[in-house]
Amino acid sequence: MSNSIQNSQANSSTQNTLSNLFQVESNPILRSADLNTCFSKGFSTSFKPVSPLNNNGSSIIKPVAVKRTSSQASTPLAGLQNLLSFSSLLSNASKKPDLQQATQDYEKENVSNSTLSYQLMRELQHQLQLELSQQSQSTPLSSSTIGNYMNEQSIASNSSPLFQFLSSTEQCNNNNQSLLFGATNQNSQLLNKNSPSLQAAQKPISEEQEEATSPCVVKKRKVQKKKQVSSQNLNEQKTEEMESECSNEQNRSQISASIVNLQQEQLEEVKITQKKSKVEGKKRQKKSKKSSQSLEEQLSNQIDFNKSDSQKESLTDTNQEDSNKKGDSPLPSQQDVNNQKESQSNENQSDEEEEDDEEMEQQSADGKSHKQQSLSQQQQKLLMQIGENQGNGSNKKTRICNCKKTKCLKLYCDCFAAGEFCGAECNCCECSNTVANKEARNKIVEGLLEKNPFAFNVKDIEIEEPSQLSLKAQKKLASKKGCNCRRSGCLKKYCQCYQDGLQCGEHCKCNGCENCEKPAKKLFLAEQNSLSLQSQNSTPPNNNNNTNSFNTQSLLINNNLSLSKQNSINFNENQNKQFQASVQYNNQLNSQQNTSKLNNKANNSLLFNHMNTAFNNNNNNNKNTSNNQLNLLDESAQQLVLTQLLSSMVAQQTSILNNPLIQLATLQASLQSVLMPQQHQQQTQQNSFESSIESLLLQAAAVAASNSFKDTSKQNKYE
DNA sequence: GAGTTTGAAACT
DNA sequence: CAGTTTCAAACTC
Repeated sequence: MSNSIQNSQANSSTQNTLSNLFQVESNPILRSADLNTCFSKGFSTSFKPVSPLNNNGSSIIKPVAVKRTSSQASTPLAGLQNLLSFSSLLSNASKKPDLQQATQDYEKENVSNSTLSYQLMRELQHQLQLELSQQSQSTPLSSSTIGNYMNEQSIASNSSPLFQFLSSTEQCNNNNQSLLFGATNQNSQLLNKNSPSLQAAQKPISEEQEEATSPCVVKKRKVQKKKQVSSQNLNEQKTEEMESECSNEQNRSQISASIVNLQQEQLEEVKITQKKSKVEGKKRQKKSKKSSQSLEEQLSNQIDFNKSDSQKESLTDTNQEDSNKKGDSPLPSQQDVNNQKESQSNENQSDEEEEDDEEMEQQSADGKSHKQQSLSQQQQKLLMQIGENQGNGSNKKTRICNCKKTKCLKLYCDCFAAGEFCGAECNCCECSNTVANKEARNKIVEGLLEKNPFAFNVKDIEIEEPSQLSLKAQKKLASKKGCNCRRSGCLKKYCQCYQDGLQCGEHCKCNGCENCEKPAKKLFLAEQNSLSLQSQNSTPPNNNNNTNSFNTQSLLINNNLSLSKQNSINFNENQNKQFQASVQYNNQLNSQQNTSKLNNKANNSLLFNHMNTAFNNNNNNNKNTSNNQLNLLDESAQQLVLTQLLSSMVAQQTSILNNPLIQLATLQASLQSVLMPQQHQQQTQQNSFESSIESLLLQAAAVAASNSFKDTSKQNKYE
């Protein structure tokens, strides 16, 4: 489809100006669910041009929901063609296009209601990729490579970093930053809220959700708050006994650490175990039956105990059990109870040992590898230990679920996921997570454990004070099961890492993560400061500086630029000059634009102006005023600007950090556009070697920069 | 308290 | 296995 679009008539005239002409008012990506709902309700999602907003000839397109009629264009391709025709309309207008008129004309053509689907949006993004890749004459990465990556990203993250970046770029020009500037998380939420298409899509859904008013839920919800309050009181009492539980945390961290190690070993063993999975499967079943039986006994005992006693009593017992089962010296007042339970746990241990012995015999008889034997033993022991923890957790019963549909037999249910039975405190409907339903429940548990042996594990180990854990333990816990947060910045309890009081780790795949010590924004500010200081003090750059990621980037680029431009100035000597030049230029632009209110972000806007100017120059082959503005910068100042460019990108879109291809492609395009707009045209065979060297150096610099930044940013999470 | 948002779990 | 849907908790108003 991208090919057909590429070859389309409209595209040929507008390809280079698409990004300049259009912005998307809000995060352009609609969830497919919303789209489906939209369509099912007889609406189409379209992108409607919204009339004019700036002097630069760019317009905003806005996602809207329109009533679908049979005569309207319904295919994505038709939608894009309509969009492109509008774009063409604008580009063919006079130097100062009357956007309002253009929009009206466009709407008269009845194309504003054309559908522009989610897929189409991706095509639009693809166009932007092509723009970029075509601007860079010596593209190190094939556009298809970038395109594939982009598509992958756009699907996964529901937004193309490049698209957002371009939008932000244009937005900076408009001095209208409130709309799109950094509209990744909070802003996009607000904008999405205001998106009519989303409203249209969401309303019908909410109307259909009437079950919340079912008497079962309503009654139980009323009771819920009271019980939550009481549990809070209980928690306060717990805090008095926290000291006695410190040992529990240590124990838990040990367990979780060993689980992590075990899991790593397991991953290595996957290939081997595939051959013997059948034999092992049978044994696991036997084992799991045994373990689940013993688990059941513990749990049911505890729950029965709970039900017979008041909450406060069960609470104190909980603590006693906790400290007891983990083999720590209990408080003197608890000794009696502990002794009894110690004997229980000892019995359990002896049972385990028996099981282990049996297992050993069976395995040796089957000729299994020794490592595998010990592994499954370990796993069983760990599962038992976890089971005990969960059992204790059930005693605490801090979890209160409100499940309506799952009968508390899926991992959606907090209680079930924690290996606990639901209690009287829960507000669930048709709960099957009960002692009475042991058998059915255990089958489900077994099934889940077979799919994922750690389905009930670390996630459900309560870390009372994770910050007290060693850094190593925190890392392991966080990396055990990384989060995939996209919108919450990992700063809300939606995020499992945050909920556990842990920093996000290397296993997390979150976007725009703020749950780490040096999130991108902070890092950027720090780097920006250090860069300014460097420039002002004319401090020679230190090539060996690996502690500061951004410095590393900048210096790499600067050094390579110096190398590539053989006649260029010594960067170190002229640093101060460069800085002053860039400041001068910034001031000029500031006065031209009367944008005093943007002082704080002036640097960024100006950098993006450079980017945009460069694009415009390349696209239009127009050596006009903007080109002259660019020439106000001497070469050295340009270098400084470019070094800052990368950091601006980092600050603008943290997602770009995770997207080195995008970073590289964009950077490369901008570098070439700004540095060599005329050189490229005059380039002969004689200097083609030079330029290829230059290009290679630039690539190397960008790759090294992005890699080093990536690595260091990961490291910084734990520093 | 109702409605919305979110991300994991479950499903296809 | 990737994409989509379902779900219940977390959150907002």
